[in-house]
Amino acid sequence: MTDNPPSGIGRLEESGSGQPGVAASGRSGIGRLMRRPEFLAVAGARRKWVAPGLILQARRHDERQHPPASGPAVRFGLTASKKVGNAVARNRARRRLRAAAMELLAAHGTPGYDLVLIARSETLVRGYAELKADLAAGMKRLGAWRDGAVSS
RNA sequence: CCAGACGGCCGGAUGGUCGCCUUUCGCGGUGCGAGCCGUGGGGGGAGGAAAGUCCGGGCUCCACGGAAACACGGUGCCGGCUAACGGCCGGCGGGGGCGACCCCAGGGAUAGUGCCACAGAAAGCAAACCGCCCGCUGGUCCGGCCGAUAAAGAUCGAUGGCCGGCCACGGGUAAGGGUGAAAGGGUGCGGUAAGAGCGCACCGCGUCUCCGGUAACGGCGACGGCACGGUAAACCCCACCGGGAGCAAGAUCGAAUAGGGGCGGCACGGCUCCGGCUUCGGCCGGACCAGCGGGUUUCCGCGUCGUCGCCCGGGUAGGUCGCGCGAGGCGUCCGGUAACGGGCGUCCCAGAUGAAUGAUCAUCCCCCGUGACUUGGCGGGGACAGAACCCGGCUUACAGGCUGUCUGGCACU
Repeated sequence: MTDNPPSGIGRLEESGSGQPGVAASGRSGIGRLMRRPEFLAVAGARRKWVAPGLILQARRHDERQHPPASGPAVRFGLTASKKVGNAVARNRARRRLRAAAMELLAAHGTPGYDLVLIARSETLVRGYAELKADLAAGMKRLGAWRDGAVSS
């Protein structure tokens, strides 16, 4: 649909270099991972952080994984398996993780990363502040943390 | 007031901050345009079970001559309601409860076949283990009495008679005992050798007439005389219902890549020969020579691949539709005991797809604990559970609460 002749396929080597390009790209939105291959790609990166409230997986964009050039800079996905509980419990865990992720990624998300948040049974009862702290620690550990909270 | 029976309803509330899905209306930018991007406002956004996926439908595709039949599956008192149902309502029959009320897989056992364990004499066609009764039957048996053989007494033995017992045999009986879930009706009186529907009364059962009821069924009466045991949730018979699969149904658009077909351009040797077709322009197939590539000659391969552009068709990822105006909600009136039906008014009210409907904070409400001792404080908790095409039911789960009708008690007037 959007593939116009001009840009065509010249594409995206640029994103490899990254950081300065962020401002250049102009798009700093937060996107969601929707498809199974995207989740598998993040899991395949083998960069994982386990916290009481959640498990965090991260993956940098690179040449082979080609997010749409015009797409959001940071993307995340949510997973809650049956170990968490019944459907009500899974939904609640997902929603809490999503709320925390939206809050932190807007301020501290490093462009060029895909993150996957996996719910645990502890996700349901952990305090919200602690949950955010778990996520922040994981992001720092995996290098997806950005300090200056200057979003446009 | 206490205890209980049956229904109906709710299923945390309010407010900040930050967000999501959908719909609609503006503004700005961009584009020829459909639209896209940004931004702002309004509307809507999980359940009574959304669950289990157990029935019944709508809808879609497949199959099929309308259909019928067999097999298989389901349902099963009667009447009504409903689009339909295994659902609901109202009755009937049976069982339970002082009662309100509750429970019931409730067609057919003279259509047929099978089965009835253990126990017991015997389990379906009648029979008889113990017992009771009768006997012009029998006994080397026991007791009593009489009389004789030998005159009296005693004892023993033989023989005969009478009575009784016991045993056997023959017959009568099914009252009683005993076994069992069930034993050929039950209770009472009469009757009898003992007994027995043998006779009688009542109950039960069966048949018939009449009456009430749409019907299931109920009632009165007469007759029969025990003949028809139970099990159909064993097969079976009868009546009725059912074509199959399911929104991952189905429809539609369709990228990249690979591949198929067609047209055109570029490129592309022959006054040669043979065969076929011809609209006589040529076209197709083959041979030969020339050519190109490899290679030292012989020789081998190519001889049209290619390339560019456009079009057609299949199909994958993916997108869109299906998809919410409906057996719809609410209110009211009318008919009906009710389920339900009808009229009028009014409303538009979730549509996600790694899946929106939320996160967080505060206050209040309700429980529990604690220290306190009657404001308040501190800590913890608030069920079952998340739409996935839709609708009608059933079943199962559920903290707490509100409310109506009725029943049985107690107290008071």
